[in-house]
Amino acid sequence: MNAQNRPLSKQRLRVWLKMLAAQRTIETRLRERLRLDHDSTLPRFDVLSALDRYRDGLRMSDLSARLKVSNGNVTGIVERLVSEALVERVAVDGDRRAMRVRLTEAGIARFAAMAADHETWVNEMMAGVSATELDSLIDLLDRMGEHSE
Amino acid sequence: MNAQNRPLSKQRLRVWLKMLAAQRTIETRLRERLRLDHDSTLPRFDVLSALDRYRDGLRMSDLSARLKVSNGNVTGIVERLVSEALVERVAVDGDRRAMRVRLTEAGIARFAAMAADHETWVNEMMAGVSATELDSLIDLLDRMGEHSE
DNA sequence: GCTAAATATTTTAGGCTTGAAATATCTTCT
DNA sequence: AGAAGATATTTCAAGCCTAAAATATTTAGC
Repeated sequence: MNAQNRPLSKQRLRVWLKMLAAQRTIETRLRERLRLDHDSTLPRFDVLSALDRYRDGLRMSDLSARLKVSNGNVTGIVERLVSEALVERVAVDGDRRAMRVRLTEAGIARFAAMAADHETWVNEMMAGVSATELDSLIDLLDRMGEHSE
Repeated sequence: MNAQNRPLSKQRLRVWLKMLAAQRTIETRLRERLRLDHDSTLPRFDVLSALDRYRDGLRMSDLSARLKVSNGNVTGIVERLVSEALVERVAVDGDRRAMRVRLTEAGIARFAAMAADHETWVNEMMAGVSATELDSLIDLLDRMGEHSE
């Protein structure tokens, strides 16, 4: 690491820490509202959200890949969602190892209500960011973490 | 929410989801390297990092405020760091409720090694982001989550 | 000085998360 | 067909995390 490079390196570190802080602030708020207004949690919302996009259902492994969390983790969250009757497990024919998980009717309705509020909350917290900034952010975020091999 | 506003709202949501994804990718990588190379974890690193900036130590409540995590959470992490002899608890005189936590000599050395690697890793993963972009990002992140009251 | 409210911290119960080991099933190769 | 390896999922142990209750101490108001 040369002298030229050092300030840039510190700057990147600073951005990373600020991202972390901003994220934590927003997540804390979302978690709280989800708990109070919908008696639910962020991880459950994330699973419901993925399943809402794929109404035919997803396999456990697809879910964990899509959410970037471990397999065992998804098992636990889905278990709770099943006990709340928001999702159901369906056998995959031709492969008795696999399980497809999909929203129930109740799950679809429940998610719709949560998603509407969620969008409002996120929107409020990002009110200070302009459309132009959003565009460049999208671009930038795609490049970030690229070299995490 | 009017028609004018709707695409912007969706765009904000999209940015939020992308931030989440980028963050998760980077954190996964940092967590893994910290575990393999330093036999430690991200939360412990965060606590050590805060204490490194305040060599006289911080109170438990200062720590949890600074890291934006709950009090009980900090109690547990500090407990493990104490058992690893990286930090120590000191009585605060004039207030027998409070505890000051600070790095030990071992903790200072250990953190220095971790921090150097950590900076390198973050730098690698953000290699694709220019200095100009970093500047505007800092500015933007300060505004984000502002309205989370 | 006493009491009530506030503050600092820990404890507790429950949920989230990971990495690794265990199970069950499928595929491939001989 | 049978064995070996790959794949899908669950289980497990340990740590992280939160909100709420409990404990201990300090401060403020009478």
